[in-house]
Amino acid sequence: MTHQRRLLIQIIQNADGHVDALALWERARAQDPTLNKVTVYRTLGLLKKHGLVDELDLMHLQGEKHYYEARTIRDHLHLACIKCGRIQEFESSLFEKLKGQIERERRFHIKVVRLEAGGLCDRCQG
Amino acid sequence: MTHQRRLLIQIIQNADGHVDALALWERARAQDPTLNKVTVYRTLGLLKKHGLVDELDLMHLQGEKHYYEARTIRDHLHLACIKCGRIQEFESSLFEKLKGQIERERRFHIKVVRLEAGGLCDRCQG
DNA sequence: TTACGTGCAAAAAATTTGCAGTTTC
DNA sequence: GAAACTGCAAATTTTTTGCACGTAA
Repeated sequence: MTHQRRLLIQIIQNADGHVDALALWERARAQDPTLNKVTVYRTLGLLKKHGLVDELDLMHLQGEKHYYEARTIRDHLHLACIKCGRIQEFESSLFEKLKGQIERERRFHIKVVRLEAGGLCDRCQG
Repeated sequence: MTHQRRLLIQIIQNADGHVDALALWERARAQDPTLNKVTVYRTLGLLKKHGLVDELDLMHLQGEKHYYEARTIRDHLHLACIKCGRIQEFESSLFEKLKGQIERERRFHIKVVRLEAGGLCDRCQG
């Protein structure tokens, strides 16, 4: 556990929204200007592998980058408005049931699940 | 509607699995060697925008590329085995219910949904 | 014919790799 | 002290852009 990792993890945990790799790098550099971009990618890879962060596309509303968030206890899904760009999160017991159904009917052991929807949010309709 | 587009659309429609942009290009070039990679990307962008194809990550099991599939009448979700790489598809009325719940409770008008899970398939457990 | 699509070349964006040196435990 | 981690530079992979020419309707 190096101080670089500690810093990156702390930033992801405390981030309110979703950060992409370069945004994470920017924020980390504010506190440790020597921290390298490569370290960001390597750390993200590690955290992903250990299930501590989840990776999202958020419908690629701006470019092909990925977004990251600290994993929460309960899975949630993401709604990306293609008009205003707002990202909403949504928790649902139906989602939990659906996961259960997959595990049972396919005998598939889920490690990561990612549900993203793109469309128009309530503010952007009509 | 150019013959390049017609060809690309036909390949995606008839593809059994999921193709990435370069695989699509390879297959297209077999029939039209002058067809350019850029045209593939541009056509995919168009088809995506019009909701004719869906874009997937499939857990980025091999690299950061995207995979594409022709949109079907009923949405389905994707299960990617992180051990053997097998991709399974799964349809569920719970999935449909969940989408309904999102549209109702958030007044979110869904245009695209993408549900991907990573984990261990039945063959790869134990 | 005219707006739209394509190819080509080049660039941009996102991510990975090799290696030598430096930390962590 | 050994194993693991980092920075640096350079490479790879994936996708986008500018522009002149060509083609479908």
